[in-house]
Amino acid sequence: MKIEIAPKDKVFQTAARLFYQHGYRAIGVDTIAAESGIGKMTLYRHYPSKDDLIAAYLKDSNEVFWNNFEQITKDAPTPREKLLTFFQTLQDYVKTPACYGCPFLNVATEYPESNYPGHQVALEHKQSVRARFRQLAKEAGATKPEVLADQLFLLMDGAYMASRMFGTKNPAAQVAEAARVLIDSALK
Amino acid sequence: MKIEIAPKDKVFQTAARLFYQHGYRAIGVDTIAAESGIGKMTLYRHYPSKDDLIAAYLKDSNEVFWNNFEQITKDAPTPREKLLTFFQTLQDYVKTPACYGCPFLNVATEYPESNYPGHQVALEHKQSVRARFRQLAKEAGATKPEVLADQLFLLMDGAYMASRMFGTKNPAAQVAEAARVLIDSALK
DNA sequence: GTGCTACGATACAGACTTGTATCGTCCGTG
DNA sequence: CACGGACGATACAAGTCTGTATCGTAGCAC
Repeated sequence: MKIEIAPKDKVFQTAARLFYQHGYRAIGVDTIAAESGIGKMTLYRHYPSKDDLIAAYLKDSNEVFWNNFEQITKDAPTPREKLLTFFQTLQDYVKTPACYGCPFLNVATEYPESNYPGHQVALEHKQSVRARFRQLAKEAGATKPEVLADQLFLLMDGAYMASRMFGTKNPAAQVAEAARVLIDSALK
Repeated sequence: MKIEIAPKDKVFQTAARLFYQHGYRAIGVDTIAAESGIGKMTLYRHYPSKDDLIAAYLKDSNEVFWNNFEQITKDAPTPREKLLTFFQTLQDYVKTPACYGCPFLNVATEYPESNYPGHQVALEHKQSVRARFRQLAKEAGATKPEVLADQLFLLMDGAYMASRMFGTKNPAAQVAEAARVLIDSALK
């Protein structure tokens, strides 16, 4: 009883992997179709255009991010520890060979025009993260929650980019400790 | 007595502006030639390929970065203040509409293959910055200079990416203060 | 003047891109 | 069995990409 993967899902998974690893512009629909073993017409039947496929990948990445976020932080007793746990998990992830940076930063770099649909999805995602950081910073009792939140936000994206640029041996090994210093400085 | 700009320089300046603003893959040589008002053959006479032009832009960006770095930090009396001054200047810059992120992070995102020539130039640049941060952190008396250096490094790249993603109103307005907190925490 | 070189303009080759059109096939449902 | 929809394979259209080839010209050295 083997598990059948629907063609639409095969296309999606292959596209996700290739987009994330090699970039959006570097990967063409022919490559996605060939690599996934799915006909090109089947791809276009499920995703009317390449941009739709990119947008679908970004929306899925957004959901995955938040599922992980809530999963990871749900056992932390305090807002401060929720933040610390997130950054420790981030640090572990960016040292992994499976990490190729951040899908949203990548799309913003490759499609910098703010009217590009993917850029909009990325922007909304990042604003949500920023808002969540602000909320946790406020709950933790930071004197200036928005300041702490943005400081942590910079650290997070710096860690993602360090992974994309350097690979597994990158400066992001210090991101958790840096986050702790900034948090404790803002709470004291 | 008007100043004549050599065709090679015209091509370079136009390419630099377009690459930085719109991305390397998004801009073609035809666009560069047309926008600079220079013939396509003249472009190829000075730069044998588009990749050579990209590499030339990155090497120039590296020189510009270090010229600015030394210029900015030369009047700061202590290593600590050199770092603080750099991050204050960075913060001012990323709030400017002339900022479209970091040319080196951008090229690493668009050409993630480590054997791509431009990626190598970018990597060497970032390693140099990392080393300079380490040197200054050591001179400043940090207990773990490499840790502080990498923390600051993440902040810097986070600020660049914030600018590319959000435009002028971005979270990088907190980068100087975050750097100060990390520095003072590492020195005390 | 006489070349020589750099330049601009344009056409072109070949590869690659997104998206469409067509055909045969397989598989589940009635 | 018959039919209908999803699928794979392939060819194709139209545009774009990098890089080359060609031609005419303008300026400069000798």
